[in-house]
Amino acid sequence: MSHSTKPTLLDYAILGLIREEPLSGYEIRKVFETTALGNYSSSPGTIYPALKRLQRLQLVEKRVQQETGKAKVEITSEGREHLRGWLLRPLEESDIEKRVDELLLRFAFMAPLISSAKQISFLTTFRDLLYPYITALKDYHRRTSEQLPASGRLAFEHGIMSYQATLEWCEKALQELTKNKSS
Amino acid sequence: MSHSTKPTLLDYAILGLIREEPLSGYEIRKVFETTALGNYSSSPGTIYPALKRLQRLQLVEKRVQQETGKAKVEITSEGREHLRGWLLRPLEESDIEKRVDELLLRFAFMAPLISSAKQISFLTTFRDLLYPYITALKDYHRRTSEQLPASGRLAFEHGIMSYQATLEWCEKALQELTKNKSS
DNA sequence: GTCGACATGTAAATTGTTACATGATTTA
DNA sequence: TAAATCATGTAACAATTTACATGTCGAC
Repeated sequence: MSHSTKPTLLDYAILGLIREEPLSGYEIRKVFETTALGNYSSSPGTIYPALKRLQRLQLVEKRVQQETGKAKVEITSEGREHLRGWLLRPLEESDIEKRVDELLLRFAFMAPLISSAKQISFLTTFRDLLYPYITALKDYHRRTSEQLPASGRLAFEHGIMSYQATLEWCEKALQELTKNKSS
Repeated sequence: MSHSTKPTLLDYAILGLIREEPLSGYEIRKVFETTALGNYSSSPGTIYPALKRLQRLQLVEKRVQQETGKAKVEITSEGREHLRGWLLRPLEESDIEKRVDELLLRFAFMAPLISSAKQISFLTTFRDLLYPYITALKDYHRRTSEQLPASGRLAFEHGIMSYQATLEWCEKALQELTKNKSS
């Protein structure tokens, strides 16, 4: 196969963004430049090839809007399905180690598409995977910190604290979601 | 220029690692596979080209150790200088937004090379840059959270909490360093 | 009428991933 | 002696960054 078949994280960010409403390439760039999605690149050399990729995968299509007469990128029904599948993909241990960013991006896009029960189960699994992972990190720290120079040890402790912050965020988000569910 | 002149983050991770003692390519891979530096790739297709790059930049060289008779990668004096320059590079605002990982890697390698006074000033600047950045994030949150779906808002709050954890880590690390300095 | 924002792209270079290839050495 | 580990690489491909190219449109 000469072409990739799997969207990148950036592709999903675009997909989740235009799910709400069709946007032009330029508008997508501006969103990535100015909003909370700003950790993704907004440069033309990133966005336009990504849009091509998504078109090739038939997850989006370019269509002239009847109201405005301007060409915008729309999500296809296949794109919607794919996005939904990505949002609902079961969590794995390896996601915790390497892809927390992806989990957060997935969660960010869940609200209008996924039931609040499923959002809660996502967070519950997230938390349940984080807990033993943090324990293992602390274990590793206990075993190896004596061999490390002070700054190395401290830097490692930053890693632990980051994961702990994510865990606390999970708990907090769970509280909010369960509260709103019962109200 | 056909070849890059600037080392990548991975290059610096290798440089900081072999500063202590020369290692073979394979040993470097194992360290990246099994230790706290494990967030960097350990695959041969990453490490060996990186070593080539570092050799081309004359920051490392391959030398047969007289004791063992085995070839290991050593840091050159130019490499030491370059590493030191990287560690001491002044912090910028853009580092906070996009390159916290790099700052942490830099700090991790400081202990044996950089005076504790300079480590403290690194952390102080880090903290002083984090503080207004977090304030700006909270401001942005206050202004825009009403327009976001619940999960989007929560995901953004994770970002804030992450930075806050980094800030708390700064304070904690500063306390430890200043305590040890006076003892 | 010119400056800045709107708008869409391409090209080159770089980096990293995955998979493959190859051979030596150690261990069960 | 067979399997695992040590050890070093290359090739194909994918993705991103930076820089360039080009043209429209509205405001001042």
